[in-house]
Order: sequence, then C-alpha cells, then structure tokens
Amino acid sequence: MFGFNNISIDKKSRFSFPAKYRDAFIDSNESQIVITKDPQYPALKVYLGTEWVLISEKLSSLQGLDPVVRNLQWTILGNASVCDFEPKGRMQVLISSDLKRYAQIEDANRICLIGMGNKFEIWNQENWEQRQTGGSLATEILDIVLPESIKDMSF
Amino acid sequence: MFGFNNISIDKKSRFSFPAKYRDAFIDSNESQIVITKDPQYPALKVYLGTEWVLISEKLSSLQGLDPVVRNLQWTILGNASVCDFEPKGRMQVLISSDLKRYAQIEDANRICLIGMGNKFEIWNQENWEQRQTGGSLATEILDIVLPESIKDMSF
DNA sequence: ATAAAAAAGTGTTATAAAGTGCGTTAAAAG
DNA sequence: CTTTTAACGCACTTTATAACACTTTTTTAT
Repeated sequence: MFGFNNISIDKKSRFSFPAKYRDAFIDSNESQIVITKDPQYPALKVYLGTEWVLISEKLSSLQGLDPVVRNLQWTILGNASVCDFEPKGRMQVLISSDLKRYAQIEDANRICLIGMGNKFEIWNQENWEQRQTGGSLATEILDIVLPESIKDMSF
Repeated sequence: MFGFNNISIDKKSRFSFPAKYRDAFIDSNESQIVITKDPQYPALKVYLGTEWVLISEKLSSLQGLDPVVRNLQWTILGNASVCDFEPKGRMQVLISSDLKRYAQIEDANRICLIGMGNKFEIWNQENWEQRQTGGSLATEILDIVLPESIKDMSF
C-alpha cells in the first residue's frame, strides 16, 4: 500500500480509499480503520485495524508516569478514531472535526492520502507540497529526547 | 475505547458516554464505572468496573510504608467513586463535586473525555488544550523517582 | 423532633445536529 | 465503446443535549 493520492472529502467529512488498495484490505481481512494524530506534524496517521491492535497495546502498556510517554499516549491513543470498514463496499471513512482541525483540512474538499506501506498519512495539500519541496512547517510538535522504552517503536 | 470527545455535562453533573463505546461496554459486561483522581495532573481517571478490580487490588496490596506508594494509594483508592452503570441504557455517570473541583470542571458545561484504551481521562477543556500544545500546567503533582514496586504498573 | 424548604439525584421526552446508506451522475481507465 | 471508479446529492437513522417532571436526601426553622 504505497503511493500518493489526491482525493475528495465530502460535505459530511468522509473520504473513500482508492480502489487499487481494495485487494490488500481484503487479503488482510480488515474490518476497521483507525485514524489518529501524527505526533510530529500537522497530519493524520491511518492504520489498518490489525496493525492498530499491535501499536496501541504496546503503547498503552508503557509506564504512563513518564511524562514523555504520557504525551505520546495522549496524542496517539487519545485521539484515535476507530471506524468500521468494509473492504468489499465503498471503503468510506469519516474524519472527525477535531482531526480535521489538527491536520488543517477543516475547509478542504481535497486531501492527500499517502500510502506508506503498512499505514497511510493524510495531509493538507499545501503542507504536503511544502514538505516535498524541502520547506519546513511552522509546527513541528515533538522535539524532545525520547526515553529508552519507546526508542524501538515506530508509529 | 480510544479517542477524544468534547461532551456536555448537565446541571446535575452528569455526562453520558458517546454511543460509539456502547458495544465495548456490553462485550465486557460492565455494570460499574469508577472515577478517581489522576495522581499527576488535575484530571480524572475513569475505569471500567472489571479493570478497577485489577488495579485496586494490585495497588492496595503494595507496601504502604513507602511514602510514594502510600500517596498513590491515597490519591487513587481514597478518591474512587463507584457508579452503577447500564451499558444498554443511557450510559450516564455522575461526577461528585470533590472530583469536579479537583479536575477544575466545577462550573464547566463541557468536558473532554479521552479514551485511552482500557480507561478514560476527563479534563477541563483549557487544561487539555494547553497540554496538547506543549504548554505545561502549574500542577504536575507527582514528579519523583518511582519505587520498583510500581514501575510495572500502568494506571 | 417535626415539618417545610431546599438541594441533590433520577428518569423521560423532544428536537436539532451529526452520521450513515444508497442511488445517480460524472469522470477516468481499459 | 464498455466497464470501473470517484464524486455528489438526498433521504433516512442515530445521537447528543436541553428542558422538564418527579423522587429522595439533606438542611433549616420552629
């Protein structure tokens, strides 16, 4: 599941996955999609349900009394939106207004959906272009030393 | 049970869980909800009854002569408020005035309910936003070296 | 101590907003 | 030209919340 897609988002804040990914979803028997905040950029992460189980279980098992860990738990777990998903149907997914605001796509009727292998990212069109041309965004949120416990995790 | 929810709290200090969590509550056969203080932040922890049994039993079994442990026991166990809860009904829960004061939501008519997997957190809206945008709150209550006995616990 | 008043808690209903499902049209691909 | 895919529009369903009525508990005054 790779590649760049510029897709529409309807009045009710739904987008649908491009048909080219359908077989991959069917193969891994997905019935849920999880969208959450990217901890570093004003963008969203989109996980397959099966992948989400692994990530969320690992992250929530970490010691929350460590403030850095706690922050990541808040960002990733605390903003996750779980959607039912039918790979054989329209493959539509709703984006909550909070997540839209975070990714700066509140008023957009097009977004960028980028396939990154086992996950996707959703970007505001201008932000994505700026990133690609080497420009830096105003908001790079997580700029801190990571504790050992999460150094081996990839989100 | 993940994700951010900005929900209303009525004049009588009740809130109701968003409907999207209903199935999870029904599946794990919940009949009680426990609300207590967060030991580090001016926020509340919300546990499912089944989860609370595990946490409270483990925490109360720890050696109370250690002042850090003792403090956690006081905070978490000593402020717990158990509510009857019907997953098939309105899923309403009352917040006591003590807990409201602690979380700085005494006069609020909206709160943030954050799903963190096996538990929820309740935050005052401004505090939550400040936390998310990297701002630090005046009160980080527990900022000390943890004893071995609780390093493997996650609250 | 008792009655009245106030406060706290419980439950119901109505309505606007949010979310879902599906058919149709438009566009792109083969 | 035919088939598939993407986008749009509309109708229906579900959900959230405010308003109201009623019960129980607590407080106050006599």
